[in-house]
Parts: sequence; structure tokens; C-alpha cells
Amino acid sequence: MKLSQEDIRRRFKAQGLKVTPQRVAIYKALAETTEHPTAEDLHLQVTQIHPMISPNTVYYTLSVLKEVGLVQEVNYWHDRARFDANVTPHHHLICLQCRAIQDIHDKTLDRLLRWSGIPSNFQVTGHRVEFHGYCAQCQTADTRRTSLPIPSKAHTKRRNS
Amino acid sequence: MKLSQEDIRRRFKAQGLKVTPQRVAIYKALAETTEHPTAEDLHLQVTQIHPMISPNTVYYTLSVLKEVGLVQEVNYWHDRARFDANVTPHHHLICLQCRAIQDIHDKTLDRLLRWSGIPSNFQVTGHRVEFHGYCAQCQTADTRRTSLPIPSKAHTKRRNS
DNA sequence: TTGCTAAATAGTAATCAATCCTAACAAGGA
DNA sequence: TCCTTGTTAGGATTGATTACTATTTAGCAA
Repeated sequence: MKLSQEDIRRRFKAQGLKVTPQRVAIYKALAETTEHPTAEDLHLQVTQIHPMISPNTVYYTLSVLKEVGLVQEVNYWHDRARFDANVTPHHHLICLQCRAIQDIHDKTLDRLLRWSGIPSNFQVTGHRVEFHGYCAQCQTADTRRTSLPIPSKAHTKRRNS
Repeated sequence: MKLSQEDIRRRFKAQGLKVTPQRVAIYKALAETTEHPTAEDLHLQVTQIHPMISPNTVYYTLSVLKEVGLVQEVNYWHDRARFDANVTPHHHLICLQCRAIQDIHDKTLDRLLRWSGIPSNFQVTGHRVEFHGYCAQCQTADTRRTSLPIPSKAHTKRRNS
């Protein structure tokens, strides 16, 4: 989406964020692509305007924008590979708090594969439905989060188990 | 699922794999849990039977089992965080070859949120549908893969872009 | 316009999941 | 039993991300 500097400034202000050239450039770059870039992609992109910008700034900025809900992490459970010996197609229920993953087996969901809204030039080999939320154990007010995706801080804490 | 040594031996043989105690233990541990463990989780688990087993062996074994289709990686695009400034709920079309991600906006898919098959003790806050396959550019016979998820080798090659 | 202050930036170092490399080892067939 | 080839384990390496920290700057108030 095309955004003017003023649009961006307004959005940042509305969230109580300082408006810095770097921050604007990062958000602008992300808002103007549909390619779901990585932090590195964005850093490379923004380098063309701010040659001295640090990757660190990109990571920090993204975490801030994520916190206020201006940005989302598309693959929010990207931290580590997780495996399953059940190779039949099935779907998942993911707890945003404790990261537990439950399986769902259901014909209704499987049938989505024949859904007609898929662009005809895309060859589909499979699909997966994820429901996000809170498992029975994690449904207490103080620990609950309100928005997707989970902040990247959780990533850091993962080793506390 | 409960599996005897013989069951596992048969499955390995059927895929032309050597049957080693470590390999059996790893697969057995994965098959007997529904918790979608990480490689580290599995290593810890198997350590109780094979105290000297190397994490390396777990990684290698998982990649082999994945290749022959006995195991799948649940979050197969876990390698790096990817971001989106479009924070409205939407869904994705993911190319297994080039990892491109296209957005899908559709009311039909959004309506799944009210799907009745979700366990009542799970509090759902959102959901996401992913379709996997091959984008127009990647639909050539020599580069196409046949199964999900993509082998971990792709992970290594990602920097060639 | 000028300071003040808290937050942002950038550089360096650290962390850690995952992979690479390689020598020793062992499964399975001859 | 022997041989071959795939497997294992250990050490080193890579690379995304985070931690730490000194410097800079945005935003506010005088």
C-alpha cells in the first residue's frame, strides 16, 4: 500500500511512537511490499536510503511496531523446527502462551483443499489450518495476550523450560 | 501411537533405511508423543536410553525420516521471521520451492473461525489457512518436490538469492 | 530557539539452533 | 566372517537474533 510520510507519522503518533527517519523508512518499505520480507530483506532495502542503518535497528523497530500492532509476524512460530510422526494430513490448535500444539483431524477442514478461491496458476499440494488462542491451562487473565502474533521476547525466553 | 520394535523395523526396511538402536529410539519417542517436540526435546528424551547420543544424530535422523516421509516438520517455514504490515486477518499461499508467500483475502476462509469442531476448552483468538504448493514460476518438473514438508537442505540454501 | 530527558540508533559481542566436516563405527548383504 | 556404505559422535562453523552500551536525536517545555 502507498503511504505518505504524513500517513506514517500519524500512525506512529497514534501509537505514541517517536517518528524517526529510520523507523519511517522501515515501515514504509514493509507497507509497500506484499512479499512478507525478512528483517534482513528490509535492512537491505532501507540501506538504499540510510546506508549506515544497523540490522539491530531493524530488529528493534520491528519488535516495537509489532508490539503496537502496526506489523505482524507472518510465521510467528518460526523459532525452532517441530516434528510429528503423524504424517496424515491434519490441522493444529496452537496455544499462544505455552506454545503447545494440539492436533485436529476433521473432514470439513480437509475439504478446503478443493476451495475455489485459489488462483488458477498456483498448483496446490496441500493445506493446513491453524487455530490460535489459549489452551485450558493458559486461560488466566494475567498471562493472556490480546493480539497475534506473540512478541519476539517469547523467543528469547524459550530456554527457561 | 504405541509401536513395537518390529513395527518400526518394518517401516524402516520398507523405506530402505538401516535399523539402528538410536534411530529406532528417536522415531519411537516421536511416534509416542502428540506434543510436536523439537529436535532438542527428542534428544533429551532419547538420552535416557542412549546417554551418549549426539544432537547431531537426532538432526540427521530427523532429516532422513523426513525425506522418506515417516516424519513431517509441523512448522516447516521456521527458518526466519517474516513480516507483514497488513495486520487485517488474511491467509496465505506458500510456494514450497521459492518460499514466496501470497496473500489471500476471503470471507469463506474467515468464517472458519466459527467452526464448531474446536474443543470447547480452547479459547480461539484467530486462525489462519495456508495453502502449500508451487507458484507459477516454480512449476517445472526438475525443481518440483512431491511431498510436504520441504527438506531441511532448502534451509541451508536460502542465502543463495 | 534552547535545553532536557527519555527513547532510538549503531556498533560490538554473545547466544544458540542448525549445519558442516570428518574419523570411527556398525548394519546388512555377500 | 568380511566389506561396503550408511550412521554416529565430536568439534568447528554458520547465521539469525538478542544483549549490552555509548552516542545521538525526537519531542517537549521553558
